[in-house]
Amino acid sequence: MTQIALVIVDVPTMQTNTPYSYLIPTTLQHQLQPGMRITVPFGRGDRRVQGFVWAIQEATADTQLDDLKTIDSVMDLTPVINAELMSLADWLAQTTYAFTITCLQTMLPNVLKAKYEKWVTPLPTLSTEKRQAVFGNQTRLLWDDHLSTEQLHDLLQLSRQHDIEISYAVKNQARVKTVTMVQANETPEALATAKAGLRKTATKQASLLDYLISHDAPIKQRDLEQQLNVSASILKTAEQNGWVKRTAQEVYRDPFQSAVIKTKPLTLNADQERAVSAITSATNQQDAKTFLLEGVTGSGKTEVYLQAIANTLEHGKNALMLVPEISLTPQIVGRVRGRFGKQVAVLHSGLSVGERFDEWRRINRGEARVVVGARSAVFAPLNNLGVIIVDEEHEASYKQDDNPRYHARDVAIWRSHYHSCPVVLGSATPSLESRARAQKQVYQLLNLPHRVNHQQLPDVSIIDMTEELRHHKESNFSSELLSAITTRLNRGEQSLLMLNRRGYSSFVMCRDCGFVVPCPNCDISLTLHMDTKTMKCHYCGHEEPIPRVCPNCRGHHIRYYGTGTQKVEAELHELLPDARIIRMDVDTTRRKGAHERLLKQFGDHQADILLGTQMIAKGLDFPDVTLVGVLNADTSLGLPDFRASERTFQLLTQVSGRAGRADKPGQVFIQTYNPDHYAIQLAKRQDYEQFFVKEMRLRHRGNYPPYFYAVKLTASDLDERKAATAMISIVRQLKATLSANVIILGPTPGAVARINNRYYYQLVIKYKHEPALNQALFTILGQAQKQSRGGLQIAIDRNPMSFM
DNA sequence: AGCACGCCGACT
DNA sequence: GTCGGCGTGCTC
Repeated sequence: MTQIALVIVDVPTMQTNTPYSYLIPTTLQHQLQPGMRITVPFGRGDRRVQGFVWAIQEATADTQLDDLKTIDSVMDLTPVINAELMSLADWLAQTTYAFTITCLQTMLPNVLKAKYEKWVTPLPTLSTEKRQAVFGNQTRLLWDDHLSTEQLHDLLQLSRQHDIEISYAVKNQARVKTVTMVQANETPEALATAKAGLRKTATKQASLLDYLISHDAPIKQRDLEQQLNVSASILKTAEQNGWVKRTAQEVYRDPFQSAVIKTKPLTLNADQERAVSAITSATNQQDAKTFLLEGVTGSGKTEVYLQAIANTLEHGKNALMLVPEISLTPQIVGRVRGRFGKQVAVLHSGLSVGERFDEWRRINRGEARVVVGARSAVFAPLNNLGVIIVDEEHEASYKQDDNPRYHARDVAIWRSHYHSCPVVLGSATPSLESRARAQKQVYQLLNLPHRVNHQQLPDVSIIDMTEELRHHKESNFSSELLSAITTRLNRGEQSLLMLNRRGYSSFVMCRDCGFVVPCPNCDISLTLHMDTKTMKCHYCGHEEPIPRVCPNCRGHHIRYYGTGTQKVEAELHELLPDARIIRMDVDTTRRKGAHERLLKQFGDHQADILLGTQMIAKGLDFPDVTLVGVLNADTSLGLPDFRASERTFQLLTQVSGRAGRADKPGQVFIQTYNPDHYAIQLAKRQDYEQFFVKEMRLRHRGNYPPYFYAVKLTASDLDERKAATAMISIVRQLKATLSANVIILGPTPGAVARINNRYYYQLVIKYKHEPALNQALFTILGQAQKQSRGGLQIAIDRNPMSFM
């Protein structure tokens, strides 16, 4: 019986987005399983590419065996993709218009993605002189970017003359960390004899032999060296003498720096009780229900999650908990680990690639039963799931913004159906989509309307900055907010100040002619960075010095505009010289662990004020924070996007919840130029339900989600006309295929029309029911593939987070 | 993506 | 007459 493997190859194109058949060599007959990574020869040159075994079949009578190539090698001892993830990859590819191989790669830790190396080897026909010139004394040459144009030219010529061979190698990047273990390799008697034969001065060897005679269990070489105060060379000699055996033992890299304190379940209030029992009964009845847990800030959602997870574990099942990247603070992870200890694995971007790989392997081997992680953790290879939790389900970061453009919430729901287990979507301010589904009974709504311990909601005041501007000079701080901060300083309490930077940045403008320094590669102005004293582009990373003289009119009146955290910090220093301030933004948190360190400093009262961007709004819990100030509530309101109000409401509600969580009452000040806007007024009252009603009415009127579905198409090209014409012809094509009920917005130039010298055009398709759309989009993708030689790229984003 | 094939212009 | 440009089709 000849076996055939169906293989998904690592060639991300439309035409190769299908399994290829390969013969399985006899040496691999009993070893190969679906889900393993392999290398296969592919294409005319038989270059080696990585592939995933998709299925193994018996050859049938009409299989053209002669046309098949043979698998080259296996890269894994056990499958890295199980049956569930395979069908999930299929579904993802279908719903996000991505290639199956791209989906597989996003589901796995990065180290499992192949790296390719191109090697040049001489063939016998190559003359000795040329061989010396090209290779020197090397037997082969690595083909990389370091080759000069002349070398490249020579190599291509030699290749054409068949004097050299160019081959590809797949490099497995996955490295398992090991420690060296040492163990006695002979009987105590034999070792005693060896000891007797030593010279009198060989004290180190004698002490080693003494140890070996009395201990036969393996010990870490490092520990043994320390314990006996011997060097590695002594052990090496001992190994050569046959006294000891050294073996490499696999270990996990431990991403947890600190030990945790074991915690006990808290007593639930009636609302929490109801929520927990609804979830646990779904788990126990294997009901793939979606719950929407709507609870005001401080209502104890996390405790509900933890007890739902505890129930799952008691029933022998496993649990997955998703948290937005930004709130994956030690606080949250600590709470989960505090309850479930070593069974918890964590997956987030703060881990090194090695740590991430090891956490993933612990999960894949069934050694971790609870996974806490950010977006991509939704693919954690947990078996037998009993509950899936998506905390802060409204967070935009759950949507990936490159291929595959999936939403972790959708994947979580898919997996819940696969495992017949419930999903809990939790939020104080649910997305309109989810809340609307709860309204239609698609999801079951669970409400936590009360804060635990009967804490009051903070007292929120709205400060009209237009008024403020009339009376005072231009400042980021109203007199009310400033005096409130001063009061906290005097009382030894802490303040949280948030600068809403969405859609906002500081720039440099010439006062004489209005010139703003643009990025040479993108159609956007450069952002000022005072820490490096440079101008940077947020899109392509271009960096240049701050001009002294206006490049346009040679004038000297260059001024800074806009508000950045650095500028606010400087102003705050001036107004309150004694206040100790910690600034948290992308610049101060870029380095690994910086985020945690700053939060810890603030928690330890090393500062009075935490000043930051959105990242301070989520999931922080500092008992001595009694004041929250939002410096500019409107910047996110002004964005030309249908979700602008929703985002603003969510952000304000969330940040307000940070005030006064313990026994001390909290106060919140929201500075705005739109004091009457409903998003701001309702955030003041923390009235989500009213906001939902109001916003739904507006969405209905504007034919926006959740009343309509949306797909966003983006075309980009180095040539602006090509991007535009491609879009125009796509619109024509869509109008011809789709029903008259669809609404097509655009094409319009992208919000930033040019990024990295590529021009962007986009269009949004809004529809309610459009059976022909899916096929039409795949057709468009197929056509785009043909044009991609010219540099045209088409991106399809289903259910986009924004229309911008 | 990468490679071969094939059809056109500019060189020894 | 050939070398080499890149447009096109195909990869088990």
